Amino acid sequence: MRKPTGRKKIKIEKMKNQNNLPVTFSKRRDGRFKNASELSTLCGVEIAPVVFSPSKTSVYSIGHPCVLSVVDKFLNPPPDTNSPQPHAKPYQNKDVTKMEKLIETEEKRALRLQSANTKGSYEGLNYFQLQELRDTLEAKLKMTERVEIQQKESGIPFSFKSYGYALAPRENISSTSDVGPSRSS
Amino acid sequence: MRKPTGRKKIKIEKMKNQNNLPVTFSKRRDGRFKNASELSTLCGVEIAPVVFSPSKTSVYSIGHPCVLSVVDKFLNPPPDTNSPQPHAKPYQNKDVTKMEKLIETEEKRALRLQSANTKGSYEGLNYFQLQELRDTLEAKLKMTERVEIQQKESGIPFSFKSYGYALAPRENISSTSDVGPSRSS
DNA sequence: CAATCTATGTTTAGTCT
DNA sequence: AAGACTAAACATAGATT
Repeated sequence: MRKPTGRKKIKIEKMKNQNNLPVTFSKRRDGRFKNASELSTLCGVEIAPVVFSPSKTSVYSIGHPCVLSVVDKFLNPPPDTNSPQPHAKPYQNKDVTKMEKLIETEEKRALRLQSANTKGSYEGLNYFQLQELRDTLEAKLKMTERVEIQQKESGIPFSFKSYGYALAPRENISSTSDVGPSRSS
Repeated sequence: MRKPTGRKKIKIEKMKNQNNLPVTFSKRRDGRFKNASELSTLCGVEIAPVVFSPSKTSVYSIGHPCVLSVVDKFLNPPPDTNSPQPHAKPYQNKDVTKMEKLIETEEKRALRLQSANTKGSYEGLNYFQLQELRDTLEAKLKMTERVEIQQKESGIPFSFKSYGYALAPRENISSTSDVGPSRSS
């Protein structure tokens, strides 16, 4: 004996019924994520919905191609981007600026050193690329160190500029850590 | 004389019709934003959908209470936040700090080396030293190349994997970069 | 192009398992 | 508490203005 009332109209306002809230949240959240995926697929767009749970103890998110890359681009839009709401600024920091300068210097150096082969456009690197490059930097540092020691030992001065200096990335770093019940695809 | 066919069923896949695409994008995007607002109001949750335009020249977003605060919390969750999916702990400050230190170290080294010798030449280096340096240079070039390719193709390098959720079938999306028409509330 | 109009596909509130 | 179910509410594809 059901009582199939069907979908009821509700007022869009903070739910009174705390019992239903989790259910409603879950249903609508899933619906939204599904819809987001569809939009992404249909129109071939990047998308990243992020939503906190009612208790705020967890975060749900999906992202196409992945939340962080979208967020990253959102926070660090390329210069030619249409950006009504200037929001990138708050997420810039001097550290980045400093690094950028260093990299720029290094780039020039590299160009000078290696004729034309390397065209370093490190702009637009996202966090992961940064991470990757940092690893490279570390490796390179070790290498340079080794060379330096070698030279010291053999009494031969290092005669070229630090190309061993690694190609440092530039990037949008801004925050600190990360979160939860995320999904992605 | 209309021909009111009503809503048609469509396949969730990249739209063929490039003429309708902008319209579909717009309609669905609006629908999603509205729905996001409802979810936020009904359940009293923080939410922030972010979506790039098909042309990737702009970004649309809304946020309750505002995009940046949500994104910020997403990137910097309080310690007690539930985090089922290890999401690759990105955006850690220590990364930046580490990076800075590396660069600083390298900077000093560069200065030291530079002042240590005035003329730049490989003369004086022995065979092994030359070989090592050449390897370093090659590695650097390869790295640079890799980064460039990555950026061109997708902008997402990632050695980390995305955890799937499988709400809907997903297809590939090429990305580049972007930003734009944001809203908020 | 953006707004409007159907008619129908899709979501979901409330209920029951 | 997580799923199934029903039918009304809601979203929206395609046509038209």
